[in-house]
Amino acid sequence: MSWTDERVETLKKMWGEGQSASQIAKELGGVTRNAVIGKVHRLGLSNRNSGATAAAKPEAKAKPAAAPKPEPKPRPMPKTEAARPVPEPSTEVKPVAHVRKQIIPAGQPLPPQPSANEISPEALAKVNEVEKKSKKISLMELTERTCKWPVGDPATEDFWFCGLPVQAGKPYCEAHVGVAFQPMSARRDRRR
DNA sequence: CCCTGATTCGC
DNA sequence: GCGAATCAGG
Repeated sequence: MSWTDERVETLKKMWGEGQSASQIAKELGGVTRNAVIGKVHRLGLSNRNSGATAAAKPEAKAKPAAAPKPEPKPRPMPKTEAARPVPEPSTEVKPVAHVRKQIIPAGQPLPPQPSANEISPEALAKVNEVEKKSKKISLMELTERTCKWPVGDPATEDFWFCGLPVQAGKPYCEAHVGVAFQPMSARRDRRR
């Protein structure tokens, strides 16, 4: 498969929507997420925002080209044909001032309103569901990547751990994380 | 282990 | 230009 116009457009679109590289790759087909990421970079639309986790750590190895300059930041010049004295209006992109741009794809109706936050009914409902399909694992079966959310009464046979796969570093699965970490406003006025 | 994106480098 | 391999992180 090659990067046809259409495919590139799909890529741009999806990437712009915040889709992950793997999702895009799956959608396109015939390419891996690596290919997608590579293409994204070559297209120059890598950073979606400022909050990228890892975006700059050029050293540590495999790059002996240690420039004494702390800031080798060659901004891509818009190739102007002639030396036309056309002043660029405001193409300056200062590394400062970064307003968070919240992209809300049309298909995602979830505005997280952190107002009077109770535990969202959503989350609770989700937990209910999850408990249905939980793996019901025992204590000994708990691993680093199994949800450690206890279900039932420990004093009875009716007790197990969720056991669903956790996402990242968290002790619980996605659903249980939702209720495990209470907004703290909810538990606040729950005093006795 | 699952996932994410970033980077490198042979092709 | 491409993308697998690798790296770095959650």
